[in-house]
Amino acid sequence: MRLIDLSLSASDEDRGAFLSELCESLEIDHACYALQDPFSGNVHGYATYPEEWKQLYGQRAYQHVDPTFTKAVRSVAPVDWSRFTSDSGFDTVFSAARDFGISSQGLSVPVRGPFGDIGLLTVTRDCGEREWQGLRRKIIGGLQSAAVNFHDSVMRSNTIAGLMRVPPLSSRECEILQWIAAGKSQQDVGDILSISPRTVEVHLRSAREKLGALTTPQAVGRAVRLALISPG
Amino acid sequence: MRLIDLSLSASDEDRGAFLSELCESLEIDHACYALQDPFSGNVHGYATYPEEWKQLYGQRAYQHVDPTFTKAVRSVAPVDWSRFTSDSGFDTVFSAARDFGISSQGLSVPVRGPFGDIGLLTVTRDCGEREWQGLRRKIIGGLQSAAVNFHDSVMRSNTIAGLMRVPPLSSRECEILQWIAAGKSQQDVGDILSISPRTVEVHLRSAREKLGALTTPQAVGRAVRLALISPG
DNA sequence: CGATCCATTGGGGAAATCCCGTAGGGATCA
DNA sequence: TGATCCCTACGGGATTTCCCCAATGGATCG
Repeated sequence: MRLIDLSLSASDEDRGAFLSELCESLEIDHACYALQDPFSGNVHGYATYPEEWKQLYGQRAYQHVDPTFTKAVRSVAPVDWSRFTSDSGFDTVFSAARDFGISSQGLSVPVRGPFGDIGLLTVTRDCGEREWQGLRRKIIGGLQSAAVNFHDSVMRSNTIAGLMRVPPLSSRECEILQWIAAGKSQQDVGDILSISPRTVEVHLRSAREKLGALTTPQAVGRAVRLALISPG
Repeated sequence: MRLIDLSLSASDEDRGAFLSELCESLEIDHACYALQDPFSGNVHGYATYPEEWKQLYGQRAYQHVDPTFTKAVRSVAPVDWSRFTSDSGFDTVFSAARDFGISSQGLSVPVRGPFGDIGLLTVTRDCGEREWQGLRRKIIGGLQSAAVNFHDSVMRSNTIAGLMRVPPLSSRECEILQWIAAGKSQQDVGDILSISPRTVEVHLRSAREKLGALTTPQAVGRAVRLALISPG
């Protein structure tokens, strides 16, 4: 069981190669990493799957029904796909996946970052159930480490940083947004900070603009998601 | 941000025992788990540290300066404490910790859940630097797994569930709150869902009440944090 | 030393939200 | 079969937010 240090190299090609090496060293068929960024909600990913399967997956928008994605992003611990055998979406996706030689036996490892970013490292292996149990136990620690390092590497990279850039709110804007998120009115915030409610409104407006929000509720939602503030 | 010793509650004795077993099986001196809940900001924890050290830590509110806590909760990957050698807070805390036989050589493993909950599993070991490097490499996978499972267990437990309970919004309330968080006005939402804007307002009101929010922005913030909705 | 950004305050008016009610139909459950 | 909750809808009025405008002092930066 070998682990490659990603902190040394961090380009996109290296990441694809890393997944391939992960498959070899951990004796698995396929590995896939998906990142759901909290700002756009888009999903970016790398996978060792056949190109045709990747395209089909995207065309049919399977990420909306695939429980190895939708359920796993809600989990804390790694999720074995055996949990999804009674899931209709699972059947839909993996009856199609079987045509591409992709097993319905796998594991999804979620990783969360401080900005609401969620990474998902999934691996599959076609083998007997008993063998799978043993393999899973053997590699789960390494998979956890690999998932965390991979996600960390992706989040530090420039390509993703551009997509998930956190708007630089001024300290005052942050402060006021924080109070608004705590359920205070603009008038209240003015009293709390000993400034005019007009000033509060101005800061709130510029915060909305910087966050690309049309309304204050939307701005609060985005700021919470981006970990700029925490709701009271 | 208060410190709460969870091991005092009788129902959680097995968790303290788990940490002790972790120490033995992974050949480490001490293990500590801390949970920062996103609502109160309070810190709940278990530790194998001497009782006197736990008390002193709480009395002096070290959780505000201790970089093994403050820095690690911002990290994705596990953090080796060697990174903190030039940190003033680190010196403050660990010059005091040394009196209790606690090494300044350790590792902090952060874990995040879908509700903004952050768990931190930290371990220490007093030994030579080379030996530490080897040990760390050997146990880091197991530590990751242990941290995730421990955090998952804590979050599922009743003691914490009471503190972080998720209010059951109706599907309609969720739907409307989702649109509001996407920057739509009540009028817009009424048009989108083909219902009266008055009805939208009613749902929004009951959503606020269920979330214990005084204003709509606060309700959106909380709903986002609770992963009931995702901001547009 | 200008340029730029930030924090601050203000007015006027349009728009939206919020709070106080009421009320019927449908689903679920003890 | 009542009880309870959800979804739907409406009104009036008070409150709040939002958007247009303009202005001053301070800090920072090239």
